[in-house]
Amino acid sequence: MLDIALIREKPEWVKERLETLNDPGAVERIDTILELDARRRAVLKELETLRAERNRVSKQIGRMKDQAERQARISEMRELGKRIDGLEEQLKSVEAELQEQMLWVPNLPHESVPIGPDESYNVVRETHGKPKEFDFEPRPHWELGPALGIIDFERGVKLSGTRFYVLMEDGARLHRAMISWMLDYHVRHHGYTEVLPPFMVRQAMMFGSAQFPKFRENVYYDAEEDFYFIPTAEVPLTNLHRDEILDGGQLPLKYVAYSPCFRREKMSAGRDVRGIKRGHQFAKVEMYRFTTPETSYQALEEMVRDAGDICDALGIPWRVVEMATGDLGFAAAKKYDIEMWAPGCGEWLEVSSISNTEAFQARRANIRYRPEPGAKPRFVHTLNGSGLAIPRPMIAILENYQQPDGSVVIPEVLRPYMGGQEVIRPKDA
RNA sequence: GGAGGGAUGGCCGAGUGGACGAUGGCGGUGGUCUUGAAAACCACUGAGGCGGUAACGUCUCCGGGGGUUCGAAUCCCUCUCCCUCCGCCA
Repeated sequence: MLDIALIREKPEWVKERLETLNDPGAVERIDTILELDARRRAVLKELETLRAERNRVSKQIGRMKDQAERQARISEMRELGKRIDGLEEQLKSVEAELQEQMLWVPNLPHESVPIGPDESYNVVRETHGKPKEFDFEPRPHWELGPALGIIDFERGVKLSGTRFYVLMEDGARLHRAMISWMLDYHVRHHGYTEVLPPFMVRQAMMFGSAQFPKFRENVYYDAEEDFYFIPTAEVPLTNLHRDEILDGGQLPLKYVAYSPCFRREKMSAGRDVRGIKRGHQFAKVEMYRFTTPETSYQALEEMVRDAGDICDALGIPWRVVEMATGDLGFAAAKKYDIEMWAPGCGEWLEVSSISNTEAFQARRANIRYRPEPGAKPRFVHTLNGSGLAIPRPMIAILENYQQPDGSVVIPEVLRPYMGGQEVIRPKDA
């Protein structure tokens, strides 16, 4: 959520910033919000005057001896109470409307974000490593996987339908190894604290991390228990410190969590249906930080480096893409994607998305900190980034490390997590 | 699933209709004393909205929501969560 005071004080500037986003309708909301805010304050002022009056007289009534006088005051206050009730009702409806509007306004882009209406304005900021030369035609993972007996698409579909697959044997082991290794890596080398959060959460958490109301269509929901299945560990991690006032000395807080992610993928129906690139369920290791406003952009750069270290350690070429205003998404003030090269399918795969939401989520989830003992609480800044999602780097591993005979060499860093195994070979070889 | 008991400020805990935004203790901050520290003593110490340059004023908040009342931490309804016991279960 944006700061209502900012909208009030610099509405034209806010609109200009919103104009650069790919969110038609956001600008119009600002005028609606200004109007609701003015109404809210007018009603509130009147209401408070009347409440002050009632409080004052009610205290007197308690002390009154004269019965006639007392009764007169009581009936006066009964009338006043009716007016207060009316105003309270008005206030409630205005506030609800205002809140609803505020929840639909996306975050403002940071001044450093490249301006452009869509992803074609994204900027490749840096590229690491060189695509490997193959003296044979590299095959895509959807051929390698089944040939190795480690990905079973048919049975995945049999069990759960399109966008599901089953990992078997070394595929399942590799998947598990990647999760463990990434978690360990971030804990040991980058100072994160490991967390295993709930995978189902209450609705308020979805608002807190700004998935709702905009992306409601994209999550699975258990109506009977009123649980929402997390589309990313970002949701529980954001809300970990909901309604808390943190001690400034504790910051930054750095968490890393593995979780499965559940997504209905309504927005991308028909896209990327081949292979394991986009499924309704996938595993991800997520990095998350709570920082002071002064240090959040430095933290963002560190997180890009944290995710990049994983790519480097796996020995796969990667690049950093800086998102343009039109491709920022709803909550980010600034966002980088990290992409790995996959020679088999011949594309750069988005394996990580790293955002600084500034106080956008903190305001929604009410996460504050006290800079100094006794000082007024301020909202923290929150940052999230994949470190990494599992299936796509797995694609990159299979396609980059494939051998002419169809076997796949396991990256060195993962071998200790696979009992020292060095190669995944076809079943019959 | 059944039966009972709870939820009050950073923490503990008092408060059953009116001077209570809340006694007291702990913790924290500042001070007195001291060469310094400890102890002792004194003072301060929740969050937020609105108005105001500010001092300050005012309102709201005692788990959430609703109700009764001139007036609710206190009474009623409801929801959520926690604890104890029983049953069931990976």
